[in-house]
Order: sequence, then structure tokens, then C-alpha cells
Amino acid sequence: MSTKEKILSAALKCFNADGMVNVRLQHIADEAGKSVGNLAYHFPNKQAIVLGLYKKLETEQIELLREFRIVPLFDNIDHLLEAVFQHQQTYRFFYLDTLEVTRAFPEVQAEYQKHIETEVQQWLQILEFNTSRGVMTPEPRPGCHAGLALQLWATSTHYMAQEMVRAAALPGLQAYKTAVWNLLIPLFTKLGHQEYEQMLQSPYDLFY
Amino acid sequence: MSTKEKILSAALKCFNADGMVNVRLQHIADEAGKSVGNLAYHFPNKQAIVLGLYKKLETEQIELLREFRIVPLFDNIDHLLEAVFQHQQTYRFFYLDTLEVTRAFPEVQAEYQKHIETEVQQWLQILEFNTSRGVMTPEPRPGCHAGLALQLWATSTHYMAQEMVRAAALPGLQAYKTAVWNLLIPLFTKLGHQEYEQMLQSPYDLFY
DNA sequence: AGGCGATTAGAAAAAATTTTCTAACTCAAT
DNA sequence: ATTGAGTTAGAAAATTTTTTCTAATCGCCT
Repeated sequence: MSTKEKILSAALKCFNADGMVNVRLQHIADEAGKSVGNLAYHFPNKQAIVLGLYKKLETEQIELLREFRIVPLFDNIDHLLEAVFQHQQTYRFFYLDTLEVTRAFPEVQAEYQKHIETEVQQWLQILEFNTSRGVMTPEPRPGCHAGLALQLWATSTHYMAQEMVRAAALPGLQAYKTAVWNLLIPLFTKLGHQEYEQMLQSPYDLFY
Repeated sequence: MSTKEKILSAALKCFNADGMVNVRLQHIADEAGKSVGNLAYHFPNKQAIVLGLYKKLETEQIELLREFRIVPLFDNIDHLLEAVFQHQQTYRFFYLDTLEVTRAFPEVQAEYQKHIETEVQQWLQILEFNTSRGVMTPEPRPGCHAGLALQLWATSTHYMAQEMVRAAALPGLQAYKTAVWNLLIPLFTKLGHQEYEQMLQSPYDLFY
């Protein structure tokens, strides 16, 4: 691993542990086993380190979205949630302190907002897919799905932060998935319940 | 208003605008029309200012909880949401950056966690009250209400932060209330729907 | 071996921020 | 008017944190 990568990786560790604003260059240098002067050689300033990390995060985020562009089945949704959870865990500092990061980097805010819009759209598509194939009930009145899509995005994105505040501990994958599925369950048709139960009993996660 | 109060009020304004960690003593002093030295006379250090604000917040929070200890009817819930919304708006800096504040003040974290537990319990009671009087359906399986109570707490507490990230703007009261009610609607009985519709049409909020 | 660019550590400087100090000011009670 | 406690502003000092500078080291190429 190059020094530059070591520094980024050390910074990520520090940010995740203490929150971006509480991390000093010295902490990062110590964690990376390098000197502060060396950090300055590889990055013009502290902001560049944060931005470097955000670029990585964003790249992986977009990759994730591409990979799970179409997720018609409950199994797919469940896998999507697992991938999202792991990604959020990896870049915790951003998801726990999004406001702090976007405040410090207006350019990040703009890009991230666009990304959010795409994610909300994806949830909307998931709702429509699954309504059309009969596992979810059609929305009782127009706008229900739009509202639910927002709530799905919010829950799937902020659940870690909520639990961090409430329980002073990061949630596990299972709790995370349950929180999101809980939003979908009320819409299940009989067929939907069947598929859900079947998924819960499916052995795919024995391979993990 | 005493200088001490002026300082707290100015600090609140600054914190709400820029986030606690981004506010300098000079900002607060300017906003209060006082000098930094004067701040130091009234508060031993910056932490004391933050703590002073949190104490006020907590007092009002507890007062709110007492006032709305029992909220059996939908009308009451709606009013509770209004009061909570206003309180959160007033002390935005805390609700938008809870993690930051609790990280900086471990004693705040402990107290706030206790408070959260009480709030979750209150939501649970609301669910049970309303099930028993026939406007909500009994939970399909045990634990549903417990999970929903958590989700109600999370939404009612973090909705502002979510919208701040997503839309770069604070939500209005109506959007806030809708987000919470959306969680309850799926549980309504026919009677519940009636009461809800009636409340939506009730003219009480014309007085606001 | 010698040279050379890239990398590194550590010190020094600079910048940002908080805390302490001091002298002056206000205003109520004498 | 005078006193004195409480209040205030502004400067100075201290502290914290980032950025710049310098000399030393490393590894590769000849």
C-alpha cells in the first residue's frame, strides 16, 4: 500500500472513530505510522485528505447503485441492503456526520444531493416493480409510494446515526435490515408475505 | 434580558446557523453585541456556554414530556407533534448534530439516552391506548408495536436532520407531521381513519 | 560507488482560537 | 460627590492546530 493510501486509510479510521472535526493531523500521522510533515507532502492540506476520502466513497456508492440498478425480487432487495450497510459502515464518518461534511464542502453537498435523488428514485422503482408483479398492494392513494420511497431512503441511510444516538452503539446488519423491511411489510400482498417468509428461511446467508 | 441570557441566546443563534463546532467565541460576542472578554466573565469557558444551552433544552424537553404525558386522541398526538417540532426548531443545533454534542459532553449523552427511552415508552403507550380504544388494529405479531415505537421516535426526532441533508432546507411543520402520521396510518381501523379524517378537517389550526 | 529525484521526519513558523489579565466604566448606595 | 461591587472591552498571553521549511534518507539508475 502506498503512503498516500496508508494516509487515507488511517484518516478514515480516525474519522470513523472520533468524527471528522475532532481529528488532528497528528492523529492521522500516528495512525498511519508517518509524520505530519509527510502528510503535507502527499496532501496540500487537511481538506484534501477529507475530499480524497469522499471521492472514494462516492465512487463506491455509484458503483453500488450501478450494480443494484434493477432489484425486482425481495432477495435482491435484501442483498442491496447488505451492500449498502457495509458501505455505510466503512464510511461511517460521512453517514454519521453528513451535515458536518457537507457544510465544510459545498461541492460535496451538491453532488451528494443528486445522488440522494437517484436513490429515492430507485426505491420508487422497487415499489413499482413489486406492485406490478403482485407482491405488493397498489398505493391506496396517489403519492403514497413517493412518500414511502422517501421514508425508505431516510431509514436506509440514517438508521446508523439514529441508533448511534439512541443506543450509543452501531446497529448490527440484522437490525438494519429489519428496520427497512418493516416499512415494506404493511404493503405486502398474501403473495408478498409468502415470498418474504421464504426469503427469511432461504439459506443463502449461510455462505457469508 | 441579562447579559448572560443575551450570550446564551446569541450562542443558540450561532450554533443553529453554523453548527456548534464551527462557532467561535468572537461570533457569539458579535451576535450578542458584547466582547469576548465579557463572555469569559459570565462563563468560565466555551463548554459552559454549550452546557448552559443544553440545560435549557433539557428542561423544556422534560416540561414538554410532562405536559403531553397522556395523549389518547389523534388530536392530542397532532398537538404533541407541533410542540415537539417547535422545540426541535428552537434547539436545531442539538438535533442536527446530536452526535457531535454528545461526543463532546459524555454527561449529556447519558442524560439524553435516558430521555429517549422515556420518549420511546410514550410512543408505545400511545400505540396501546389507541389500540385499546379501537382506532388502531392490534399488532399482528408480538414486537410490532415495540419496533414501530422506535421508528416513531426516530422519525419524530431525526426528520429535520434527514431533510436538511436531502433538501438542504429545514422541513415545514406539515411535512414533519405527515412523515410521522404516515407510520401510523397503516394501523388504522375503519374508526381510526374516520377520526383521522375528522382531525384533518377540524378547524383548530385556523387559530394558529 | 556516485548521483538524483522522490520521500520522509522533525523542527520552525504561522494561523486560528481560547483563556487570562487589566484598566476602565456603570450604577446603586451612601 | 464618593465608594465599591459588578460589569465590560480590548489587549496580551497561552494553547491548539495547521502549514511551511530544511536537512536527512531511501531506492533506483548509471
